Amino acid sequence: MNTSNNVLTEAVYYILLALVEPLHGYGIMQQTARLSNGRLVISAGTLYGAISTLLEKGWIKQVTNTFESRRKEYVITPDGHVVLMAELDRLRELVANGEKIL
Amino acid sequence: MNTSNNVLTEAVYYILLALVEPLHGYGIMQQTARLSNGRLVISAGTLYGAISTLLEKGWIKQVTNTFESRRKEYVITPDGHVVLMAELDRLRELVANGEKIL
DNA sequence: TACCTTTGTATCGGCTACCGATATAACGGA
DNA sequence: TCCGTTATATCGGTAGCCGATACAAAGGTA
Repeated sequence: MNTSNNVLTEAVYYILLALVEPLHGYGIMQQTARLSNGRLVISAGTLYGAISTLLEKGWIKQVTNTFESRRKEYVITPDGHVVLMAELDRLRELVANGEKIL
Repeated sequence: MNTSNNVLTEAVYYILLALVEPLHGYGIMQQTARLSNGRLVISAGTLYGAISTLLEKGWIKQVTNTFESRRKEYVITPDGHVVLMAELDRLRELVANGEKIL
């Protein structure tokens, strides 16, 4: 499963976070930009590369959309959720250590 | 100066954090491992590569140590401090968004 | 109708960074 | 004498991000 011992990149973190609810690629880009107040705009190269990696790892899965459309929807898996929670813990550790020292 | 618009890697973040007080390379490794409760052990390749990059960027500088020794001590610069504070803000944003959604 | 912007997915090459392995060597203790 | 720790440094492999590029459908406007 390879859940622990993993540091997520910022892009992957936001992609997983966006996929807590089913969403398609382009929607992930917009959701990420919105959440980060426009700071992080995931490029297409990053996004679709990350999506295929995440599918291989089984952290997200494709949702079979009822209405045929250009869109491909994805959603986070239970494994992906575990990874995401572990990442949040890691980020909390970084913030705590930063606040302790600075 | 290239302070903003920068995402620090975990290794670089801990290196800068450790260099709030003067410290040498090997000491940074130990300090990082201690702060992260043994989770993050920066490898030698990462450490010395990052140190030379940080020197080039002017985010850290070498401290002229009084007593000749094998050790080379470094310390964070004002520029490095600005970068570090910006990174802490970014991490806080990630945690806040994670907690909002999860 | 014709044009433009937005939506939407996808690939490729270049660059950066982490890591493990490897090398070298001084120091201190058993 | 031997060995583990301290200490710095380089190299090759791998992974990920990004900008550029490509293609195309949908919607709005002149």
